[in-house]
Amino acid sequence: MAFNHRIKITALLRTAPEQQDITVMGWVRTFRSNRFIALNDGSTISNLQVVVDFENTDEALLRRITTGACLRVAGKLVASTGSGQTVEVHATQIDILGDSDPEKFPLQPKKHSLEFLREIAHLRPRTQTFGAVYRLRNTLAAATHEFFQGRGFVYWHSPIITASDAEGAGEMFRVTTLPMDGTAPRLEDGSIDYREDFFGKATNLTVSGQLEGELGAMALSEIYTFGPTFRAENSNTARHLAEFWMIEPEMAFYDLEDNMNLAEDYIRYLIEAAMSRNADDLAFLDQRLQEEEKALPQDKRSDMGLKDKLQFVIDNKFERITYTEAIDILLNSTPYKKKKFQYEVAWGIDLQSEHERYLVEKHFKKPVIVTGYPAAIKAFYMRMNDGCEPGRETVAAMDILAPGIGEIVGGSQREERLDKLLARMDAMGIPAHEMEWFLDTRRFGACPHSGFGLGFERMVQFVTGMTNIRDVIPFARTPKNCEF
RNA sequence: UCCUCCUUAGCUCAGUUGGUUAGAGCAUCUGACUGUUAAUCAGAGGGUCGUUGGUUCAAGUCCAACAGGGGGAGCCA
Repeated sequence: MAFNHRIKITALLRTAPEQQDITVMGWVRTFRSNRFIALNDGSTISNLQVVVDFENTDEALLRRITTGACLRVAGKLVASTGSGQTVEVHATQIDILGDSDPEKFPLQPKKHSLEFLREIAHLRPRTQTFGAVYRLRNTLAAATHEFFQGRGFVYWHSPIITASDAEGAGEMFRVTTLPMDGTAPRLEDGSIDYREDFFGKATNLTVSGQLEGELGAMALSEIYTFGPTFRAENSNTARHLAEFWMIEPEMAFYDLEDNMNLAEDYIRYLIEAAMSRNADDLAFLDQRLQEEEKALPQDKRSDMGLKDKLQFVIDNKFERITYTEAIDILLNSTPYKKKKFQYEVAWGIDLQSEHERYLVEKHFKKPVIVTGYPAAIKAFYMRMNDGCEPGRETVAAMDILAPGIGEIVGGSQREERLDKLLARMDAMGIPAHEMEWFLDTRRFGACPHSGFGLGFERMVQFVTGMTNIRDVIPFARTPKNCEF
């Protein structure tokens, strides 16, 4: 007989109690008064209250009902006489599927710090906070596919291993089967002979699927990638991971404005999905944030709760400004005039975190799309804007900046004109001869096209309100940390 | 990688100008109680004060290096 004939707790809690016989399975959160088990199976943030007739239950069994233990409970679904829940299960049979030694199980029915839970990332999904975060992460992933599939985009698998080191998005992890003990084959000049390596050349983990994505768009019109990305940057911040997930749509026949419209619609779709499907998870995270903020001084608290913030993003168009306008706003800002900015503000600089935060969190107080960055600070594949005054060349780039997160989307219209692209690669020292396959898209049937990359974990951060990116991915990979 | 702060019981933290046996709450264990909601009440156990070295009659406390973590920055999504 099959083992899994249970009802999930999320379904059970929406069932009218009629003394019906049910079976549930899950993990014990607390066991109160020798009578009340709070049972959770991860299907919802809510626990099921299981009531034990302890006077007629073997004492040895009762002792094994401890925080963390896994149970199968058969019983009757009844209306609860207590005040914390509407239904409960009166147990007729309890089986311990897995014991949990209370002396050793690190999770207790109390508040734990996120830092501590990070060290036990293998167990933190069993907490309310991380259960909610991971269910929301799932909703955003599913909604991503729905959104693009609904618009006829093709899910495109760009490679994880790449021989291209011209992507220019950061330090890369080397992929090799050559020995690391100094016995690897070498060329006459002493350098490693990668012709002997697995792929016959030096290879790395991808830092972006974009260039291969463009190849797909040049045939299938609209594609998106959704996969892991790897960057070997020594970044130790609350918004960087060495392994993260990125969604990269790439569209033929889109100019920059089409691109922005798509990105904005996509983000709004994700937020609506989260709010309609995970309302109770968001309510819990909202309340959790409010309690956390009570400990902060008044001026550090946010003016909006989590759900209000998300609703606000749905209801209001993103602000769209050019880079030049952004610089003007910064030059006229109070912190600039009071010399509060650590970094210089002038046309041509890259916007620093403090500048982005001022624009998004102080000036506009909503997501902002900045377009038309100076060509000198942006990637080679971005389309040069026509008619720029000399020395002020800009590209058709767009970054979406979100409150509390920073850059959540980076995109552009791509340079489809071969001569301009080659000139740009030459100026930036990108070896064109290694990228003939990419340049072929400009040689054979080029067209205006655009795309962007959205950092999935940053999106999860924005929706959940989690302030550290290490808390929105099950197992974070960061410099000096590859546990689990 | 840089700046800054932190590291004391399983967890969260207190520990005075360096001074005798390092404390609390929660958790755990024992007992009581039993319609609880992080149950309650009484009692008990639990510490190489991150590591190494130094200063000192004396170091949890001062100094240095290292390790780990937080916050901020750079790089970026």
